[in-house]
Amino acid sequence: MLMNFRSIKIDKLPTIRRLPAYLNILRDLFVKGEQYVSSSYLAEKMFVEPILVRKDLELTRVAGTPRVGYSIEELITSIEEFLGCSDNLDAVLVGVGQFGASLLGNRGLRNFGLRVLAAFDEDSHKARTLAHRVPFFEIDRLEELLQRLHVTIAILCVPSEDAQKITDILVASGIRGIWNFTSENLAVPEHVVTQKEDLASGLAVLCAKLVRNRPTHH
Amino acid sequence: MLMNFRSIKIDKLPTIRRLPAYLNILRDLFVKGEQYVSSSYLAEKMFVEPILVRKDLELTRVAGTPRVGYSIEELITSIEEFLGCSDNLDAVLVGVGQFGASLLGNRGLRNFGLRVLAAFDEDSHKARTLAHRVPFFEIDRLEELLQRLHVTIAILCVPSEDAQKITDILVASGIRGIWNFTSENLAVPEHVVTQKEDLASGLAVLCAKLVRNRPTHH
DNA sequence: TAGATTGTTAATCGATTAACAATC
DNA sequence: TAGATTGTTAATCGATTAACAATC
Repeated sequence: MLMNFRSIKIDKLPTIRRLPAYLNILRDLFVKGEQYVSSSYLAEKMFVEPILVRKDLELTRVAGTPRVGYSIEELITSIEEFLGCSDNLDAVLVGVGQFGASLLGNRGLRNFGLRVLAAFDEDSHKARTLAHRVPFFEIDRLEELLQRLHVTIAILCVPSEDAQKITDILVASGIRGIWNFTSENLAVPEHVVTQKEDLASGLAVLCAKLVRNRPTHH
Repeated sequence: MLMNFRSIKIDKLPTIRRLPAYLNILRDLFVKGEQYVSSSYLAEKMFVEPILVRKDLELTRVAGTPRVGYSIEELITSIEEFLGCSDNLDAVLVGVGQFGASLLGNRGLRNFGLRVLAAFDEDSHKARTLAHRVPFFEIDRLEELLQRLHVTIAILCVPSEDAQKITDILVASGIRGIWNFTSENLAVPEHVVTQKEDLASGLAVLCAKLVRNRPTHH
């Protein structure tokens, strides 16, 4: 029943990936009482070129003022809106292993507006959600409770073997987006999107940088 | 003393990011006793086009055979070698919060060859490393022990406020690569590389896909 | 006014995709 | 031989960078 579709193409993906980092910096400045920021300041913080910052900020449609910079408040609002921070970031967590549980306490994600309304796993992992005050349920009740919760996003942190089985349940229960921390490539119908995170790919990049940065290497 | 440098440019970064996923698939096939694999098979598993797979595999320098495909064993060996899986993946973990601790049990990373030789934090977090049998030390001893361990990689999972301070210690102790899970952009000298992971950027991409995949949206 | 910073337009660079010849 | 699959070469696409005019 479920088919594989090529994942949808997103325009300006690299820019979108950088937006949360801009948001962090901008919020810091806002808290400090700053009103305007230049592309060169943001560039220095982000370790990129100012022109790239200006191109990125184009996406927010906020117009800067020559000699002054960009309004920090406008940028924050616009980025938050663009990313949908405030709305639609209600999620459930499926799979409360040590990794899954750690997401519940992640400051970066909370700052971004992610709210985990419920966590599901076998009962033995219940304790892990207590500290974060997230309601815990047996995984058997996933389908039943999803019907009631009106949640769009599921964070998938189950063992890889169970990933597709749980995905099928999530899809059947009306989930629209799956944030996939398993090492499986999930098959989902067209109206559902997935985003796979792969820690090993980051490690691969680190290794590549290490090799290419060795003093003996050129 | 420490300066900011533009992060070094890595050739074929997207390909390098995909290599760990290829490796997973190839190892599965190897365990099943398969000997050859076609680009179209890998493409289907990876949700990409076969031509992209062939281009990616060019990097391994493994030659395929028309009508037959690529030798699975050769590909595995070559990718492992390319990524430096077997060697140089000894690391220390600094910051044993729930997230940091969860990395100790991550199967994907262990499959990739990452070995955490020691973990550092305040004593209250000692318990978290026990289950994973990783030696735990007070963070005061970081500098002293790094001199002895001959480790190239540090995994940084401390609170963002402490990130730069700990980084300076790591750099002074001879660390060559820092895998940065904090939300700080670290300043390091030229002979040290960093790789920053940002969970929020993955969530931003998921949100973008959700918005662009809404039935009402076009 | 002079000078700093934005924003536009064009150039470059690199990744992906396409077409098809080579090969087993 | 016929046909499937690799590998090469070229085309396309998109992201980054550069140059500089516009603007406050």
